[in-house]
Amino acid sequence: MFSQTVEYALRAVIFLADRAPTACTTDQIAEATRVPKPYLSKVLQGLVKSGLVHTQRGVGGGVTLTRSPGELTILDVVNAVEPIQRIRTCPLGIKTHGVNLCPLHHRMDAAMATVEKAFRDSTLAEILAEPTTSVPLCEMPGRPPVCPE
Amino acid sequence: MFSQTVEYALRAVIFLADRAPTACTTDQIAEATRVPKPYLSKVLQGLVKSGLVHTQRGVGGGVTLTRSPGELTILDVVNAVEPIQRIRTCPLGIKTHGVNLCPLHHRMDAAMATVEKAFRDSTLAEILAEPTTSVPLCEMPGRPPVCPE
DNA sequence: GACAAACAGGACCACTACATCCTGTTTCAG
DNA sequence: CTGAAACAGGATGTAGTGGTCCTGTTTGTC
Repeated sequence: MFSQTVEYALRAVIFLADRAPTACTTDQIAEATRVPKPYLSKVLQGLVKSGLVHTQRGVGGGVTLTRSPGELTILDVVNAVEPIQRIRTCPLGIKTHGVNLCPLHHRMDAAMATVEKAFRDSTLAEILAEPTTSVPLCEMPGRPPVCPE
Repeated sequence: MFSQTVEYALRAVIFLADRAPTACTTDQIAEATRVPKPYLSKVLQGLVKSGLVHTQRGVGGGVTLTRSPGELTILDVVNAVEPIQRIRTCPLGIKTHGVNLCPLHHRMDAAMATVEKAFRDSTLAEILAEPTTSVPLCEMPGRPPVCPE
């Protein structure tokens, strides 16, 4: 339901949030998040264009968030990469007067609305702060290399 | 967030539910739902393989639902075409012991779970029966040709 | 200034989604 | 049996996504 690119972008941003405000290189992010380096580079370029991250070339450079993890939500990231498409007019192309969708599309849009809301209510800071239940979580960095295999 | 094919399948199935138990030809469905005929044909073939609809060749043939509209949910249709992918193991490929996802993926999966639930709770019959608020709804057939333009 | 670190960006490739077209095959009516 | 109605299925085309590679360009250090 979400594209691979969205998944990659989220991993990268979470990693950056954990390291913030230290800059990280693409190589570091790629290794930690297990995203293919060359493609991650493209994804990050997209995030730069969207203004979510800032990059600095040259020795000692790297990628940093432009906002604090507490001010960045999952939705911000998702929308930067592949905006959640709400259904605002009838997809059949019929003149639905205004916002009135048929019951089918109304339900579909409602579903997307709940996703949108859930994502808007999750900041990166919250995700990192979550009392990570039991098991070692997904190689969330910060805690030194967990989960060898 | 949902593919075009899912959208097409839903339109077709809603149309069939409205006409049930009468068989409809691909041409009829295509015209009413505004889906390109040749592609709709492929989509319907998929629904046949999934067992959601039945087709009959020859004069007087066409497409019919295999279950009653009250026993068919949006989720059935979506899953037949492009199954909702729940996140069951860590996408990073790390050995997450059992079902324990990191906070990020837990949230993403929760979002998909709400969509899944919303879709499972909507039968085609409910959609057709909905007291269609105000404006003429999206060319929902049954009521003769609405929405000229 | 030279060099290495690091991102930028274009070219390219494989695969899938969406879409069309054409040729079967089944089935009913006359 | 003939013919038209209707679905089945393969071949093909196009665009977008995921992914790689190579060549810049920027920048800090010595």
